[in-house]
Amino acid sequence: MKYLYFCVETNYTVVMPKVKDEKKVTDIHKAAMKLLIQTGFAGLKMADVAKEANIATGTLYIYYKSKEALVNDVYEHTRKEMVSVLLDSKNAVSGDFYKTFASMWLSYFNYCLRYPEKMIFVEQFVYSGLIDSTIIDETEKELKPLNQFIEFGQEKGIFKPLNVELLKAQMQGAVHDIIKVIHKKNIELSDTEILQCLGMSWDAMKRTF
Amino acid sequence: MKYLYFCVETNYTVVMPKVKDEKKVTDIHKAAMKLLIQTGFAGLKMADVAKEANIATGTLYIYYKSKEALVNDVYEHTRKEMVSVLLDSKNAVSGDFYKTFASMWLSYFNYCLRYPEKMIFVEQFVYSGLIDSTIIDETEKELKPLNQFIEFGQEKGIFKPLNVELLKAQMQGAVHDIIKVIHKKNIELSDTEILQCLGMSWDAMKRTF
Amino acid sequence: MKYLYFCVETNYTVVMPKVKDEKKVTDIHKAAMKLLIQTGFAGLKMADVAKEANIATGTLYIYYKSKEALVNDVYEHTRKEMVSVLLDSKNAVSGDFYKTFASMWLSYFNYCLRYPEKMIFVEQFVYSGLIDSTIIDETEKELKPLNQFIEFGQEKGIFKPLNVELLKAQMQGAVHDIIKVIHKKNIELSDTEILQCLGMSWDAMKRTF
Amino acid sequence: MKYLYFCVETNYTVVMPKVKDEKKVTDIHKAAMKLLIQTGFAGLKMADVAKEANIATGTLYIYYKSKEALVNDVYEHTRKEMVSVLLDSKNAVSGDFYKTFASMWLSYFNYCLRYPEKMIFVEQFVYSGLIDSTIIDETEKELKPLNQFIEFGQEKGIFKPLNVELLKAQMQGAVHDIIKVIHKKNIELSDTEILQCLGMSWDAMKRTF
DNA sequence: CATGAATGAGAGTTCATTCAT
DNA sequence: CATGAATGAACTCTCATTCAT
Repeated sequence: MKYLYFCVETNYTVVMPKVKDEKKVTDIHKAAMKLLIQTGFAGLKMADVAKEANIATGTLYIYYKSKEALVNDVYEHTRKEMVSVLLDSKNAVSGDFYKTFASMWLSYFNYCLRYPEKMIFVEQFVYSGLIDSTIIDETEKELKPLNQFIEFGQEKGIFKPLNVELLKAQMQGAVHDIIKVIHKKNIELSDTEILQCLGMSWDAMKRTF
Repeated sequence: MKYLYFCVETNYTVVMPKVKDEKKVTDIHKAAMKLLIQTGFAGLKMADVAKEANIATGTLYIYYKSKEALVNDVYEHTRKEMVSVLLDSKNAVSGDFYKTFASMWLSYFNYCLRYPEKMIFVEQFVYSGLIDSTIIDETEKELKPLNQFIEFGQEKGIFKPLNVELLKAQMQGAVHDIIKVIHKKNIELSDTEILQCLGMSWDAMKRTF
Repeated sequence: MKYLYFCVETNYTVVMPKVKDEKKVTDIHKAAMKLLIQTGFAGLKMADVAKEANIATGTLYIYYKSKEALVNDVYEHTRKEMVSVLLDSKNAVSGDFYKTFASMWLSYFNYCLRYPEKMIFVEQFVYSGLIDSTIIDETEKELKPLNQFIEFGQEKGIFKPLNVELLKAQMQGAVHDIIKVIHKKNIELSDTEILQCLGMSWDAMKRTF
Repeated sequence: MKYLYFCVETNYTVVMPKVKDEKKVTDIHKAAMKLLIQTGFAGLKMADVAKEANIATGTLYIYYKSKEALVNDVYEHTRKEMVSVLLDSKNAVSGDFYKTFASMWLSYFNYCLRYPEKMIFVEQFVYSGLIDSTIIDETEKELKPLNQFIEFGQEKGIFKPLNVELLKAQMQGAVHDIIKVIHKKNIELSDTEILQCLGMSWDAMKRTF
């Protein structure tokens, strides 16, 4: 292993043409995200992204063919992360529907609590007019397991028999706005309060008629 | 002398100098809103706003000293409208807490359903970094009656005993995302379905423990 | 007299078409001059001139067909004033060449001391590229008596036998820069010092070879 | 390893990134000066400067952050040149006060004769309202040797015992206006005439009382 | 691959001038 | 004549993108 690593290192540095630097991509992502939050789409300048990522402006265009492509990629990357958090297999508690729901909800809630910028960014971007339509379709596809889970709940008579999209929106919208208000007003949530928020989502979705 | 004065006065009144046109403000608002929805903040061009409002670019700057001022004013105006819809006195059904809640919720929901652009615009703008901080404080103040209503519900043991901000966020966030999904996927809601959405909000907030 | 004044007043206000208001011209001149000094040509805005003169922008264009025409007129007016100060018949002391020179020099110096803005304005305007060429010729013509005076001094062997334009420039240039330095550094000149400045000009022009 | 490092280093040095071009600064200066003379401050357009300097408008803003900064720098540069001409050590003729004065005066006069545009530009700019106040102070400081020279002449009883600023103004003002009249009227000066002008300045300053 | 100076189309804004009132 | 809102050409400045090094 050590030997191989060394070989690669030598190759990389001296002899072979340098391949696209994966670390740079990460740096650019971080930089772009940070500035996107601070300034919004309107204010994002490629020169600033480059400076924040400690590279030259020209270098940005080696990795992304345009500003739009860059922002789309940051979006795509962040969105994927959020989906994977939501659908993490660790959340699945076999045989216990409520526990699975709760685990999923808490995963998502805690992720948003920790990275509110990412959540806000993703939410805003959807309506920014900059998004690539193919990405929307993909999101749809990837979120199918969530739909199936909710439909399962409906079949079992646990969830309200409504259009699944409405149920999803109810859940996600509530989470998003709660995170936003927490973020905006610097509210500190105790574990109990988080569970109460979970309670609200559960009650909202639970069949009562 | 008096007579002469009167004549002059009359003349003066008839030949009145051109006055700033109130209709123009409305036209500009409409134009700006329309384009804001289509293009987002990044793409809003003053020249386009002017063209859409059928005035010259220079005229815009008679009414607003900058692009930022214009967008802020459109925001301010729209936000005020939304608050007034929510707190419309017609919604108050004396002696019936649920009916009052339902009426308020439906007013707001229907307004958002009818003008989803306005809702999306207001939501986005809060996190655009272009907003004037004084406006935020004012919103806070104007929404106090809503807080008092929710607190009243909590005192009566109807609503969950949580931080009021969390309850508000739960309700508004759900509404917003439901509207967004309806808008995005061109879903048609029947009256029954709207009432079911109201049901979700009510259940979410209703005390269950 | 009183009667006439009254008639005019009545006419003016009510019946007859208003003639161009002479006072307005003065107000505009004053306003334009004041701003010209403060901001230079680059910064002079017609709207500001109007505001300073307490009239509407449109009114300016009743009195002057363009910005250039206005500035030219202000220049023309001021220049005429300066020439008349220099060639005031009161300065002529018959039979005494030095006294006449001294009187002329002091008139001009004191005028510039009192209205440094006017002096600076006139000086700058000559090289602003905005000046009407006909005005230059006229200045030339009006200053002929000064030329004749200097030529007379040369014929009498009092002044140096140089190109008259050089002698004039020597005298005026010195006065202008002395005034400017006084103005810029807030220097207070005693009567003695003023006479010493006069002495410098006299010595410069006096034949010494 | 060392060898490889050396190779890389060499590569790096050969493929140097583009560096800010010193020649461009000169080109911009020349262009700006030329247009400044032709059009005055009012008419100077950045687009024209760029065209005249054979660069893109945007490039101007790499070198200067604003139009004002550009004009200030041109002024600063020209002013420095004028001061260095005046105080050129070659002018100092040890032990001969008159020769030193004459040499200095002629240097300055000939410089102004050759570059009347620069002289006019500097003179105008001082009263343009665009000048940076720090630059004025610096001029003051740099001209101290001239003050000391004049004061020396006063102590020796050669120059009139007047405020130094007045003497300086007398000398410079006369030079400036003589140059201006020569320029304006296309007068050709013989060497003799130049010396006669020098004579006027000397006589003006020489003690006679 | 990396750099960052150079580019120039295009954005926001100004302001001399006009014209309906 | 007087007004000042309206106009739009023209200006300054920005910034995504390119390209010589």
